[in-house]
Parts: sequence; C-alpha cells; structure tokens
Amino acid sequence: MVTTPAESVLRGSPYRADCPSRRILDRIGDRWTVLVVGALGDGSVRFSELRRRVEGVSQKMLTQTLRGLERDGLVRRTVYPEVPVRVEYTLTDAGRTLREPLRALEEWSIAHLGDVSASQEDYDRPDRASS
Amino acid sequence: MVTTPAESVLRGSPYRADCPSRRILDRIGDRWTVLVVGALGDGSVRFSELRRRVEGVSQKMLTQTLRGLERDGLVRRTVYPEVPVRVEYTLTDAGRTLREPLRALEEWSIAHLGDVSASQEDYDRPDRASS
DNA sequence: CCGTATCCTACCGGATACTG
DNA sequence: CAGTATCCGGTAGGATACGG
Repeated sequence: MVTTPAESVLRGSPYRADCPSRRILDRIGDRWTVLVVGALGDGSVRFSELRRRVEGVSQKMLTQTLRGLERDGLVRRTVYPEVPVRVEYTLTDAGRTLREPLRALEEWSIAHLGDVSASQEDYDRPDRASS
Repeated sequence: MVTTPAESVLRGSPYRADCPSRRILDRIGDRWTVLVVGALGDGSVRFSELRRRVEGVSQKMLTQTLRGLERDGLVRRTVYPEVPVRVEYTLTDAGRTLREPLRALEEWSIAHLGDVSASQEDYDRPDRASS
C-alpha cells in the first residue's frame, strides 16, 4: 500500500508544530472565520449584510476576520467610493475551494450533533454506570 | 434546483447562535481536538503514545481534550488495571466518521498553504500597490 | 456605512507539584 | 503510567467611542 502525503502526516509522523494541520487550524480555528466564509457564499456581500448573516459577530471581529482572510488571499475586498461608502467582499478562487471541506464538516455536524448531545447528557448524569 | 438542508443553513438563513456550524466549532475549534482525532487514527493508542504523537500538547490539555471527546461519544476510554495502569483510547464508530471531513480539510491545507503563505508575504509588504 | 482605537474581561492553555 | 489540582500569563474577543 502506497502511503499518500496526507496519510503520512495523519498517521506516520507526529503532528509537528508547523505541520499543515496546525497551520490551517491557526487560521480557521478561531470563532468567526469559518462562519464568514460560509456567509460569503458565492456572491458579493456588503459588510453590513455580513454582520446580519453572522449573528452576534461584533464589528471589530468581523473586520479582523475579513482582514485575515484577505491577507490569506481567500477574500477580495472592493471599495465603491460612493457616499456613503460601499464595501463588498467576495471569495477568491482559492477561497471558494475552501467551501467544500467546510461544507463536509457542516454536514457531519448536522448528521451527528444529535447523537453528540445525547452522549453528553448521558455522560453528565452523575448516577448510573457509564455503560 | 432543490435547496439541500446544508445549503439552507449556509446561505438561506443567518448563522444563528445555536446552528450546527457553531456547535461543531465550539467542540473542535480548540487547539488540540482535531489533532488528537487524527493521532488516534483507526487503532487503540495509549495516553503516553498520544502525547508523543501530538507534539507539544501538555498532559493537562491532552486529558481535557480526551475527556471532551469521550463525553461527545467520539472516543472510548479503556482502562487495563495492570501495574502500572495502562489506558487506551479508541475512536468510536461516530468518531471515525469525523475523520473523513477532517482529512478533507487537511488535504486542502496541504494543497493551498503555499499560496496562502505567499499571499501573506505580499500583503505584509508595506510598499508596492496591493495588487 | 465602514471602519480604527482603546479599554477591559474571560478563559484557554502552559508550568508545576502532587496522588493512585 | 495516567492522571488531578492549583496557579498564572497571554490573548481572543466584547463594549464603547470616535473618524473618513
């Protein structure tokens, strides 16, 4: 059996401090990045509309998250010098490729979160053997 | 075109505070959970071996991460009452289903982290127009 | 409308010491 | 070996005020 690069990282060698898994987690492992990518979808979205789509995000964190994505080349920022100014954000081609793996994760969560919640409640019951 | 459930969450409605995407991020969005799931692979792994596979994880955080995964029903903990004691961790069936989406993410990072790094360096150059 | 600048708090997570 | 307990600092991120 030929070991693919991905598998060599996943199983062959330990997770080094600079392995791809960690680098990507450092980028999307925060509270908002994944949600912003999802909220952008495949269109152009204004800042204020993004704020509405990602419920609870503060102005500061939305700006910070978008700057990070722009720096990574995953989001393009376009300013229309109208009055008042209009700013639109769009996923780049690279950014769009991120949607598929993220969607896979979301589908997993939709499929399994019920079981996870049930397991948690069972685990938290002080009485009864853990079975 | 029929809108799938996943898409209705991704695009139709805003990301509510209790949507599946957020729940899963709250669980695996921390520093170690994803790495521990990867390090477990499809076998049984001892605590000390896990520490070695996930470079840099502290004893406290490894324990805490494993407890969380056990609570979620994604990891099974087995104690062998030998002297000294031996404890092995294994992904449950549910836990194993998480590996595919996580692997997809890792493969994305392997494929794109080079471009991301290049984009960052370009973005961080003070001089020169952004394009 | 779309930010930036400050301040401030919660908590994640590391270091260390101690048990069964 | 596999934890638990305690302390502690750095930082993610919220609230607020202000600027272009």
